[in-house]
Amino acid sequence: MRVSQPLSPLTAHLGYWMRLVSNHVSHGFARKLADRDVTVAEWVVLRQLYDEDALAPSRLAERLGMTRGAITKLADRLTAKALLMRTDHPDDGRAQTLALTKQGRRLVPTLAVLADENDAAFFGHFTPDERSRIEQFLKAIVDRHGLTDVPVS
Amino acid sequence: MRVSQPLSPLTAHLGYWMRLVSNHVSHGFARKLADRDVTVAEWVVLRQLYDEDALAPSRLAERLGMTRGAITKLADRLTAKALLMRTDHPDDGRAQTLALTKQGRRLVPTLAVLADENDAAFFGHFTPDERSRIEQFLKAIVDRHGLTDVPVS
DNA sequence: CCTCGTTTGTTGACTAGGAAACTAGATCAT
DNA sequence: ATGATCTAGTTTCCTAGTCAACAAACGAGG
Repeated sequence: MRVSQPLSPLTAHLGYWMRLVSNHVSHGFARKLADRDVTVAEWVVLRQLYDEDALAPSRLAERLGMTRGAITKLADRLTAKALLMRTDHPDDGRAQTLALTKQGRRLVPTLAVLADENDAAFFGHFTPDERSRIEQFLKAIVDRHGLTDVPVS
Repeated sequence: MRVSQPLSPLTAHLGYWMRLVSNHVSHGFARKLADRDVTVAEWVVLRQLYDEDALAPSRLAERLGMTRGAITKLADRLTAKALLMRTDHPDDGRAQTLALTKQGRRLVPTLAVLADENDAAFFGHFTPDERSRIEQFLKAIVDRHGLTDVPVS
């Protein structure tokens, strides 16, 4: 005879609901980006370089919480699409610097529209007050745990 | 001369903060599970079968929003670890049914403790009132978009 | 100098999943 | 009965990451 004690259900955890919603927000965005042949990780890199203008791969890796190996491959893909350029550092023979191409720079604003739309689709029905409360909750966790990387997946 | 209009920052989106927090909650949990040689997806399957007792792979796939191919491989891994058993359906030659082994069943409660701890680590500092408000927000989105799958990644 | 340790980016082996083709078995319509 | 269609699970190929080993270049101490 087996008696299994009942456990608190998966749904008892806030993490469960967060992950559920977050996954759908991300996948929704990923689907929109896919029309433009861009992944979420690629979008984050593009958006980052739009502001930064030029950045070393290793800095980018820290920023996004990814390995340098992943950045190498990401950069490969983006240069293959002619959205990004590698330049060797003039003084340091090891280092490179990544920057958007003209096309890359031109693409970012249109993708930003998709990002705005996606966020609105999921959070737009909340009042501004509710939205800022949610943001407070989330930022409280971010602060408390010292989370700094830009989420990519 | 290039004039690039400033865009709303990544951080303007609630989706950004959700993904940041959610990723860390998941990865935190994944790290705890890794000590027991279990992945998050495996945990979800184990937990699901703990309640269900037996389930067809295809039902599981629907439940978790994964492909049947992924379930095949997941089940392979779990049977290799002797946590799960496949049984052929007596009447239907195509069908199987998945169930936990004794060891699998024994493992789930200890993993459930990890899940509880992880959730507490990230959300425990909120008051019960705040927590239920967060849950309301999240469930509102879930309802509005009809999200039903158990999030795995 | 020159050597030792460090940093930079790349590579190869591996993992977990998706998409779609595939096999085998069931069901259904004649 | 039997051919067509559908369903269940598997397999193959692909993608996008990690991890760890690596080569090249730098920098600091003797």
